Amino acid sequence: MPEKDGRFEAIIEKIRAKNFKLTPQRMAIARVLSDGGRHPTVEEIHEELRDRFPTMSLATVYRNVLLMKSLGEVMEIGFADGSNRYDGMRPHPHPHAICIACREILDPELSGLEDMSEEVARETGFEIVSHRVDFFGICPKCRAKK
Amino acid sequence: MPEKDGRFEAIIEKIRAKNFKLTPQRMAIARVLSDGGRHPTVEEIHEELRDRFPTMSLATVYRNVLLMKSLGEVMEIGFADGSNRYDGMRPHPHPHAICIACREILDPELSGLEDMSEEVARETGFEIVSHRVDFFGICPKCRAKK
DNA sequence: CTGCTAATTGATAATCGTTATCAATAACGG
DNA sequence: CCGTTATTGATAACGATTATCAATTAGCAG
Repeated sequence: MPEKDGRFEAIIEKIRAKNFKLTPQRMAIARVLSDGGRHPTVEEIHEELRDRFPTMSLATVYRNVLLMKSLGEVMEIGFADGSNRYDGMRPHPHPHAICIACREILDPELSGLEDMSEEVARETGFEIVSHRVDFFGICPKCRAKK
Repeated sequence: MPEKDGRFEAIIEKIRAKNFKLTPQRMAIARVLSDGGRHPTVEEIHEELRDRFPTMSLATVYRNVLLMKSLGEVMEIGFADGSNRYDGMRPHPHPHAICIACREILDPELSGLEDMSEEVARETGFEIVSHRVDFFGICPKCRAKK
């Protein structure tokens, strides 16, 4: 169960601090979400936990993802086609590289986003509070398949 | 009816070139979408044309937006909450500044996106084909209201 | 201008992801 | 161990979008 840094512990601690209860389902969902590098859908989380929680409802996954999102411990990566994905490893906005073939999502380290944000603020007069930066393309694996 | 450059004409020409028929509804939708600076929803387009086409179905708006999107003449700006918006003025990816209070969308001119795209390609090995860059914040008007 | 044919329209049902509802269950403090 | 209250599971409701289908109409040939 490879969670990096203490993301799982951080999520659990936040839940405890806000006096929400620690159910086995909730903890299992937190563990999947804190599992590094993944960006699972709600369906995938549900599927992944089916073995251990055969009766767990899809609604429970939705509810807990929403809870952790509202606690600021999970970030939603929403798409217009409804294929929303979730990230409990890095709950703050960061750029993505998304393969349009296999839907894999990487988190590249990118410089210059701060500058760009300031440039937008200067030009528009907006007070920027967040951003969403996605680059779409073909990953090396899918390019090899062509 | 302030359409800039020849966006309306370009959309109509593309439709004609692909042997789709030019119905009054289709042309009216193209005109709204080519109206500069706006980023209307399907509902807003439907509402806006209610006076001139009282019987026009919402399905017709959806169908024609989809058609123009597939012809590459209209760009979709999709959000996870389902509030999708459309832009017939600039059918190619470009950054947005989005007010989280009034939902206004501006199109700032931004430098450095090319470089950033190359940086992603270098770091991930992806072949980047498109992007989506949104900055969320509070516009000057809404900040004044606080 | 007239009539033909296939695309388009309008009305509405179906779909899909997500949220709400509610009775049954379980966490947690006493 | 008990009681209170949040949480769960099952399912209905919801909203945006898409599919369906009969009626209409654009575009074209004569």
